[in-house]
Amino acid sequence: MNALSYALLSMLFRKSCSGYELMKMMGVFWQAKHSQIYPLLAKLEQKELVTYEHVGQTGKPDKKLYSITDLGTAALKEWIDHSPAAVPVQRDEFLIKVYAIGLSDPNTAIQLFEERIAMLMEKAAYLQSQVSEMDELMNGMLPGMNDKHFGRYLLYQRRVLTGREEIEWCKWAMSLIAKPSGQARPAAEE
Amino acid sequence: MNALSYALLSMLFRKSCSGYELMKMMGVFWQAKHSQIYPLLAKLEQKELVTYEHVGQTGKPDKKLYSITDLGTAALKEWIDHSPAAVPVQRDEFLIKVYAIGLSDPNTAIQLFEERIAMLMEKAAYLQSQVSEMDELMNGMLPGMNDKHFGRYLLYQRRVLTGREEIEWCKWAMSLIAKPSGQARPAAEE
DNA sequence: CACGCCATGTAAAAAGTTACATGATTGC
DNA sequence: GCAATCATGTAACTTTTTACATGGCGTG
Repeated sequence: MNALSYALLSMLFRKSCSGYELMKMMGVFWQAKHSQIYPLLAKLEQKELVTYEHVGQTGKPDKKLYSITDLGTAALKEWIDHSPAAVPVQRDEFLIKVYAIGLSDPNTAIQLFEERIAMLMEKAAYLQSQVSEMDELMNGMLPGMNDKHFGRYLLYQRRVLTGREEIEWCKWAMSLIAKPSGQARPAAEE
Repeated sequence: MNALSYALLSMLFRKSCSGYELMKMMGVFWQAKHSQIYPLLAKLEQKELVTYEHVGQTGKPDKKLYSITDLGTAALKEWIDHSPAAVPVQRDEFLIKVYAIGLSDPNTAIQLFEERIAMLMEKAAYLQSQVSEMDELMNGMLPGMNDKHFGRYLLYQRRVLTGREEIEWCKWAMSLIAKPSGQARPAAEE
């Protein structure tokens, strides 16, 4: 049972989904490919942590609607409460480029950061639409822990925050690239 | 040539290092194991992107000091300036747990966040020591793009920022867990 | 008519982790 | 004496990515 297995169980705990839908939703965590998700779902089904039923659709291909079982829910809870947290991995090629940005000329460097900002803004727009959707469902109330949407709400809020913060950092970096070096550093805040 | 190859070149661009040293430094990006780094360095050497010389040491085992070649530097610059950015991957088991936090009782949930904060604070202390070291080297000046430490400075500042922000988010999440649900949401800022 | 979305799957290759291996030195 | 740090490597295994495969429906 690896992290991806628990990610699938975690999403199925909120609602029953097809493999395709789970693949799309995985974006909240990291982007797994369908070629990894479909075989894993089959394995989880063998272990009776999930079940599925065929759902016929008109105008679309049929799908398998997966649901978490009681056994699956118990396994998920056990993992959440009692397994030690693995070290998070952030594989980001952009940061490698930043580390050796001295190799580029200022114009190319600025362009790199501008493309990053564009990417972040696109993501932010999607996230905002998701958060707005949740807001509507809850009409003006902050969700509490008993709320079905609580975990998802926390996660999306976090993504919005980190996105905003990275845009600010990009702008700061760009200001340093544009300005001549050796400026006096302002006194540290706080 | 994968991302890890460029990460190694990027670090060697700043200064010549042993494989062991590169493994330690990889923490700025993500934590790669030595079993992956040593064979990769051998491959990069075959491609003549890096060279090494044996350095004898007293009281410590001998080491191979790797340096980037002109060919390596050219390859790195080409990649930075012209290769499209791959989608960043953030594999974080903690976030999976947060998504399904509704399964836990409030006390266990609070504990999960408290452990996360402890981990982040430990990281922050290390980062702060690194930033302080850089600050001393530059005594009171902000680095400019021509500076050898520039990229590294940008990255460490970013890590400090994201760490702080995540601690704030954890505290916010914990406050929602502790409070009864269904509170009126304050008006959005900005 | 080509492309993208929905929907599922398998096979091969690449990347990453864990375990096996060695060995001196320093601190508790 | 035992564990940690420095230092390098290989082998087995797991995880992830890329490519191969199929097929209807809607949009420009």
